[in-house]
Amino acid sequence: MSSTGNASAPENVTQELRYNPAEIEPRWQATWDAQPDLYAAESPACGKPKYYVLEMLPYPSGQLHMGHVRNYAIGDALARHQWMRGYNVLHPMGWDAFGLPAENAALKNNTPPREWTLSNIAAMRRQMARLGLSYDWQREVTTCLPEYYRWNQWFFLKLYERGLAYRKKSKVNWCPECATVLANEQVVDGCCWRHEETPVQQRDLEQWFLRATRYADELLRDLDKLEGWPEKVRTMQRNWIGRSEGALVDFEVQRKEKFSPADAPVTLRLNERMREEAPGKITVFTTRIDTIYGATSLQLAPEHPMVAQFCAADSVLGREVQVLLEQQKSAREKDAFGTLEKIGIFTGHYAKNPFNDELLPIWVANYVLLDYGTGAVMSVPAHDARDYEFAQKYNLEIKIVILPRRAESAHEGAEPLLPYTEEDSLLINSGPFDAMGCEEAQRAMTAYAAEKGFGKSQVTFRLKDWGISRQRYWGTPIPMLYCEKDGIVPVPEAQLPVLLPEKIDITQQGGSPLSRVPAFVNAICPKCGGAARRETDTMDTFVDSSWYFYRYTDAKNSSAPFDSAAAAYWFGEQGIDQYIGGVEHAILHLIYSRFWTKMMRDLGLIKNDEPAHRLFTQGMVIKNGAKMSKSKGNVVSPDDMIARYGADATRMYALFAAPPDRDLDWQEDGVAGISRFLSRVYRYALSTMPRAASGRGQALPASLTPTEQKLLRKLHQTIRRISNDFEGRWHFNTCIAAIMELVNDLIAAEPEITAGSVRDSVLYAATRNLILLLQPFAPYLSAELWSLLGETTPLLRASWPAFDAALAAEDTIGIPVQVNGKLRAVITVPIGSAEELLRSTALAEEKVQAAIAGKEITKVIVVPGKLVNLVVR
RNA sequence: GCCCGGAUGGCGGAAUAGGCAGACGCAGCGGACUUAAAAUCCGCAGAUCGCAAGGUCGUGGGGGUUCAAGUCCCCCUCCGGGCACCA
Repeated sequence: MSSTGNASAPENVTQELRYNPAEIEPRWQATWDAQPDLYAAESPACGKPKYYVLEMLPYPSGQLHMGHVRNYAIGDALARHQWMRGYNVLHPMGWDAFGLPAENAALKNNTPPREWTLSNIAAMRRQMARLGLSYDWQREVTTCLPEYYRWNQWFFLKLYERGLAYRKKSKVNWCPECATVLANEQVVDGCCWRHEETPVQQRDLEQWFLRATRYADELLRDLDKLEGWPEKVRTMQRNWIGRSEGALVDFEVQRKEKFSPADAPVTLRLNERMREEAPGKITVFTTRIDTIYGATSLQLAPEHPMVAQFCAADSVLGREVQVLLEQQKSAREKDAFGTLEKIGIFTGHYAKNPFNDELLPIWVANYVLLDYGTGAVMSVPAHDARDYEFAQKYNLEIKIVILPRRAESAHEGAEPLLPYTEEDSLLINSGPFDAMGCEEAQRAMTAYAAEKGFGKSQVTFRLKDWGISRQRYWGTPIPMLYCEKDGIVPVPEAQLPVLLPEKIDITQQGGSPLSRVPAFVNAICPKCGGAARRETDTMDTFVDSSWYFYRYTDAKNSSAPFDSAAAAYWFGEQGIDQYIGGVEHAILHLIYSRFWTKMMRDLGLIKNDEPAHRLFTQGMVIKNGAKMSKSKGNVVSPDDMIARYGADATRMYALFAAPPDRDLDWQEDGVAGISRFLSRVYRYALSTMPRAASGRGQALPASLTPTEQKLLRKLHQTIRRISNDFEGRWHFNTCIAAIMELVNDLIAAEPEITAGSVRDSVLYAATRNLILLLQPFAPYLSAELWSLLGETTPLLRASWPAFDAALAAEDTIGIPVQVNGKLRAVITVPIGSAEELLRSTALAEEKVQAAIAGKEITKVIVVPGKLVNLVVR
């Protein structure tokens, strides 16, 4: 120490010796914030292969939660890795900024929705920056701004032109809490998806629909192409689309006087007037036309038009049907529809089975759905579980028309246990179709029906058209006008956007808030120049999120939603390279996005058939075994974690605590553990830094000391593990564990390093590669160490470490030796030892000898490189 | 009811192609440093019997295949999720 007292301190005395993320992280964040191009995607001309990694855009609630942190930590690790692998990476972020919470906040705090939303966005953008996420903010998309939502309107006009958007009155799901309509997809267990306690009501309203069913077949078929999607999501979508092949068959309704009342199982109530009319026909949809000879009644949905016709002439029936409808309605609202007891009412009418001219009683049944198939079914009690239950209750005839194939039937010729529904069966009692197999009969009977003109084959879907009208303020105005003279008139493209008025009172309840803004409602008809009324409903916010990821490719375009060439570059043939988000969007967002992509392809905007080639659904973040929620009081705030442990430790823990596809239990002690690990890295790196830095530019020694060899071997084994995981299964938890092992080995070797048995060039290789491996998971600490190492290349542009198989190779291996399958010894042999050497070494082992003493060796299994097992008796 | 997941130490989890179960971390215990504590470092750590050497048992339960099973096959239990009268 200098005796002069005021001599200058050594250069690095201000260098903190303790890992202090609270100092390191904000310093680097400031550096990064000052470089707007840092994470910018390059132009297609850069010549690098492209990689589009996308995380689902959040709703700007104002607060990131741990689920977001996990989602973005996964995406960020991937993006950083791909950058280092030499890809031109597109990694954007945006805001799903329309929606009800902004309106509720406006009511509560008297803040305009736009202001509230934009300030939330600013807050969340700050949180994301603090986490060190590598987003290209120049491409930010905010869906509530006219620059974005005008293109929703533009798409709507294109859809309308093509007949893909239409208006109809329909029974809709109404959430009294939201005071708006919900799509089928937004009804969960009979309740609103946002208000899990609020039962959805049924209302009749005029609504705008998008013809998603036009793409039903393709949406289903292309699921097979999505091999990079979780099978679970594909299955959920398949079920949701619900394609089934079957046939339509017409049954003629007969005049009542053809039968004597005595034939009818229930008292006929038909009045005289009905006798004069020819009531027409009822078309049923069935997937089991092969069982049609077993039909013993027809069942109609209570809302079926024919039922109304019957009721018009029969007030008793009318009242009974009304009761049925009421029951159904209340059951549906309580989500008890599926468990409702089957109730039927005989209408007094009959219909003729066109295959055998049998007369079947027509019933109204509460288990028949109007909006699936034709709203009418033929009832085959013997071969359908529901029909069987119904027939038992009402004592209807049960006719068996299929039997198990003899060869496979345990009870030959015996009657099958009813209801018997197996398709691998043979027909009986079915006229000319007897002895056919079910599938053969289905083909033959459908062909016969078509030939005779009373039926045809038919494919039916469960998927419905997408109702997008919402009676809310904070959404995209639907660009339509209603004119007394010209009816429904689209807003001309040149007049877009239809701007959402800014100053509006949304405190009143009921109806669309926009309908109370005269300046908005009153418009001029573009056709006749007369007065017109504007549509006051806004679009479902799922419209916004159906195509936002295309906007990222050309986010500032003011003359089109995006440039086709830009989209073609980033989407390529197969779409987004990796999409990451929560499984809760498996149906809603992901099916709408697929529909929108196909629609845009048909508009000629894009070439790809699917939005995303690979999809990853991360697990939930839970705490104490339950999903984090305010009501449970188990919410962990990312801000708190960052304040206490830093962003690196917080994100790294989110990746370490569980494989990313599984649920993750948040334990704060675990974050502390990660923080301790980062401290160890920091301390190790600092203590060896001067020597590591001086090793730059030196070739590795031609011959390595044992310690050097050991360290380089571990290093390259780690590189291999982590590289493989990024390519494959994304088990970042084991990647991080591997880095911990490497660091443990490096620290354990410190005495030897200090003693000089590790040369600077080797230290340099170890430190440099350690930083590179750490970078996707802990960008702040990596940046700090990278700069301390004296590197000048931006870390993100440095190459991912190259794996060297020769350095990673072990020269000896421990081989377990078992006796009768039980481990008795582990022998150390040169790698690649032949079978004979393994056998003799194993037998020579003392412990093995003891275990086999006095016994006869009956078999010796030697698996080179794996184990030796001696079977003794 | 149907369709997917899942079940491994006190806890989170590892074991990628049937071959040493419990990597890595958390919590715990013992020790070092300290006047003391925190921090840090070193060590122990599935259960059980044993002073020890060592033995026995052990991946939700039961059966099976195999020299060898957390891993494959059959049956069952429990937990989570999705769908649910879709004709």
